[in-house]
Amino acid sequence: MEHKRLRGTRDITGEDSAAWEQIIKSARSILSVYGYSLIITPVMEELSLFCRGIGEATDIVLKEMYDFEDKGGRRIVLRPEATAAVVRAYIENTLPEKSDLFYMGPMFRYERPQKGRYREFFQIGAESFGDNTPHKDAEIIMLGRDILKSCGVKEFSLKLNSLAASAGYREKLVSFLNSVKGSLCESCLKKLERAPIRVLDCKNPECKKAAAAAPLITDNLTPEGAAHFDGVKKLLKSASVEFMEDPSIVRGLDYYTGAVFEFTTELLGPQQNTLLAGGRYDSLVNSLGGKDVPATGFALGIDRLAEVLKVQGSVSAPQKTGAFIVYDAKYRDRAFELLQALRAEGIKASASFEPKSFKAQFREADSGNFKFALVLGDNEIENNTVSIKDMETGGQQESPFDSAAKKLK
RNA sequence: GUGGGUGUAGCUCAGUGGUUAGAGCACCAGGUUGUGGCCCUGGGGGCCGCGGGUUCAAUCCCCGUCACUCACCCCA
Repeated sequence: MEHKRLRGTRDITGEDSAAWEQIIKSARSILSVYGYSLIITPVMEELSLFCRGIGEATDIVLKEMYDFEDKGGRRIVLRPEATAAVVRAYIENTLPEKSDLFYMGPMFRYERPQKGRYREFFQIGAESFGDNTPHKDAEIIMLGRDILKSCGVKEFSLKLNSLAASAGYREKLVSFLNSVKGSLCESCLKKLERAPIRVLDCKNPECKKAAAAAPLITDNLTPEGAAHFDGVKKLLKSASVEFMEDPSIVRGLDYYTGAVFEFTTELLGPQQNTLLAGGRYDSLVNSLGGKDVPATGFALGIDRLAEVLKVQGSVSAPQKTGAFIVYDAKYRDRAFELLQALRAEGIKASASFEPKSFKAQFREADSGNFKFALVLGDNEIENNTVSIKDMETGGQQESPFDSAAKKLK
């Protein structure tokens, strides 16, 4: 094969594209019910936006960026996530301080691809600016839950944590981790230097054991952070949203400052199980040069969600709709005319222009999921009619040519 | 970036150091001179991933490379 798709990218076809359509359609409808409006930002941004936005010490910035220099010598990056970009757009366009936005589109991370993880992957996300009440956090979480539900995900759970650590927490944690240094894995020792909190979500059993007695961030929240977190939990409880507190939810990006959450599923195996995740980031707008505006949001991975729907077998089968015209080759122009009449009525209609046997044309009508086959042969032309065959029941009746399109409407 | 597995038809996969490399599904045609799905018959399709080596002879053995895949790391 002469040309192949790039590593870690995919072509979405067939059953996949059906799942995607289902997801995008459901998500948009829920987002609109919640009053969020679409924002589209460029796929490319300045490299420095993400270095500052996501955090210099994160893996994304350290080793996963798709960056390059353009012909003008600018340092460019294909966005690895959208939050920093949406914040940039929010500032640059001086959007209303209170803005509820959503986006969808491709993100890029230079990683080794594996199940449920790609170099180009698609996210749908929501970001809410200018509201620091626990109600907004609860809303964002419920929005995420409703999207997963309406897409048809049957089993998922919600994990919650807060990263509103008080001033002394980092030192406290570091000194504890130093005391158990001997039983930490190599990568945790590195994390100890640059992002000690991420030691808490290491999956290595030894590290887990060692970190089990670590001071919990939820015991060391700022007073405001603790009150806010309690508020979120209360709201979720009274809305009957089930969740589990999980102190190991620390997120891979540095900008989170408050309640964080992950919706996970077991359906894709123990890895790559996060479907939708996000949290509060109250200082990002300011640190990217905007006003001191609080914000919270989430992103969901369409690729993974589509995979879940396929595993569950809940990708709905294509519905039979529209009409396929089956005709004797002599009457191709007449068939062409009929096509236009159908389309003018808004009816999905198609035909094969290459001369083919009736049998082959009917097969095409069948595999193309058309509800009706409209037959134009000698008899119909002689009587100025068209035969309408219902492809599901097999029943067939004749109708005057001119009113056929209206009849199917 | 590290480690394992796999590369044969559009897809899923058999197979053998030695003639024209197979199956199922899909596709196309015929069985039905104007009717799909089921059935029957036939047909088209393959640099056996790429490069090198061993050999009289390699799809098969060896080395390299690329790709896919699974896992680690990390994440959606």
